Amino acid sequence: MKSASETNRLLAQLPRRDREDVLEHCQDVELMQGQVLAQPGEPVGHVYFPRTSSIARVVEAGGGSSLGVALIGNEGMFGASLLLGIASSPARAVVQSHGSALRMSAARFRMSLTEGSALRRAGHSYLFVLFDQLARTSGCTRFHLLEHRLARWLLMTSDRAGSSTFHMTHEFLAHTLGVRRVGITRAATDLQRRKLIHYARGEIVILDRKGLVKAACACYAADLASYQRVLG
Amino acid sequence: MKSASETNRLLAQLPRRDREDVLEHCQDVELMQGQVLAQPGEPVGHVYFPRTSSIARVVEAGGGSSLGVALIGNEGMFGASLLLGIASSPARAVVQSHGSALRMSAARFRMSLTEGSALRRAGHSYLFVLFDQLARTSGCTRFHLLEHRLARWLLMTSDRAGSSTFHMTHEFLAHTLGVRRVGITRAATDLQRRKLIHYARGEIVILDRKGLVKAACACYAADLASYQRVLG
DNA sequence: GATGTTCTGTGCGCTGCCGCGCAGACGGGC
DNA sequence: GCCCGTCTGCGCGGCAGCGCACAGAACATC
Repeated sequence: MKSASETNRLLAQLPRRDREDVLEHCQDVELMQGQVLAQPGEPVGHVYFPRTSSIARVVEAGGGSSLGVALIGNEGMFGASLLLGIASSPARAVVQSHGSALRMSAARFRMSLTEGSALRRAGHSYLFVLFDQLARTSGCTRFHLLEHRLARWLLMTSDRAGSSTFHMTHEFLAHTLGVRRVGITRAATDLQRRKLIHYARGEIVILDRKGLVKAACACYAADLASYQRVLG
Repeated sequence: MKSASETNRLLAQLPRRDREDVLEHCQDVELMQGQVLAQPGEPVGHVYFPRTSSIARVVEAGGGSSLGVALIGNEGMFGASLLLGIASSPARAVVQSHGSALRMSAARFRMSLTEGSALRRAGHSYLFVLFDQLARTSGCTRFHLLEHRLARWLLMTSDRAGSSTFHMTHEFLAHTLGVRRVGITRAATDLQRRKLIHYARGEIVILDRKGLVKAACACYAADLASYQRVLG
């Protein structure tokens, strides 16, 4: 039995029988940061239930610009669109922070989605949460200051990694927040100056979690509330 | 029998029996621009299948800012989140352009979603398309010039209204594109100068559809392709 | 035709972020 | 110990869109 912090919470919610049925067909894999799990339009070969890793959905907008629109960790799964009967991924899926995940073939996953199954119900609920997060992130990206968005994203990553320390360079963050690397440097420097975080060569440490929550936009809290309401 | 341009295409795709079963429980209603069909968090009382109207999903981001993240017209439906078993709306739903729609109670809609029903399959596919549109719009809002975004939105509205003429003030557009009214004035003036559109006191006419498509970002074409791939 | 409302258009200073170029700091490999 | 690749930091001009204030134009009402 894995410790609580290393469990996928979506699976943990399932009744024992359903959960064991899923686990039986999963392999434990290690995901590396930057690894691309799916490309837009291509068929999804596997679904993933992250444990300590996290996966970002990233859209491209031409001219080398990209933007992370959702972050998937131990609270959810990648490949939920299979629940809608569609095998292709709507966006690119990039491993955001390395760690472990449970992997299952798409075909096997579909077989587990029998009518009325707990997995299907949970998956549907999670899809709703994702939907909500996507919409919120749209507004967040449009209106909120980079520093607030950065704080939000760091908190989200930390929550999903189950740790206040993780590895992530400015360059990498810039791609998922849709800004220049220097923009991240600026914002991160400020957060560091205020003793909310510490980082050096990609190692990020959250020093003052509460302070960071205050520095983040309300979207962070809204995400948590949305998850809690539907899946808590 | 209504003319093709006044039919909801999602319903039109259903096998005859399924479609008639749905139509039997629908009322024909007229939606007025600006009308709010759902508030975030509140339970959804009815689902809508637009015919000549369109409905925008709008998120608020504090400080009076708002942003339209998806547009629903005769190609889809409002209330699709009921397919995920959740009765509440993730965002605000505002009638974007007036026109007719078919309305059905949420309770009745749920009853029609029997296992394996064509309505459910179509709904799931449409949810996927919406998902895709949401993600794309995020990137579009972040990176593309207002003028391109405006062109895209006008085309989307025109397609859903089934007409090259519709009513929409700068102020209203500003709210859904997440910019100042004056920003729309500027962009619209330019499109008009290039003889792509004409407008006066809220009456918008698309003069050169092909030219407007060129003036829009690739997101417009991508939306069409996405719909075609899944539901065409 | 006088009045109030709605809609559209213009000017001006401001700011958050961009693009680019460059430089310093750290660390691993040989 | 040295080199080279990675990561972080800074300066400068530029630009899209913002906030504000104001003005003209069309329409509705009476």
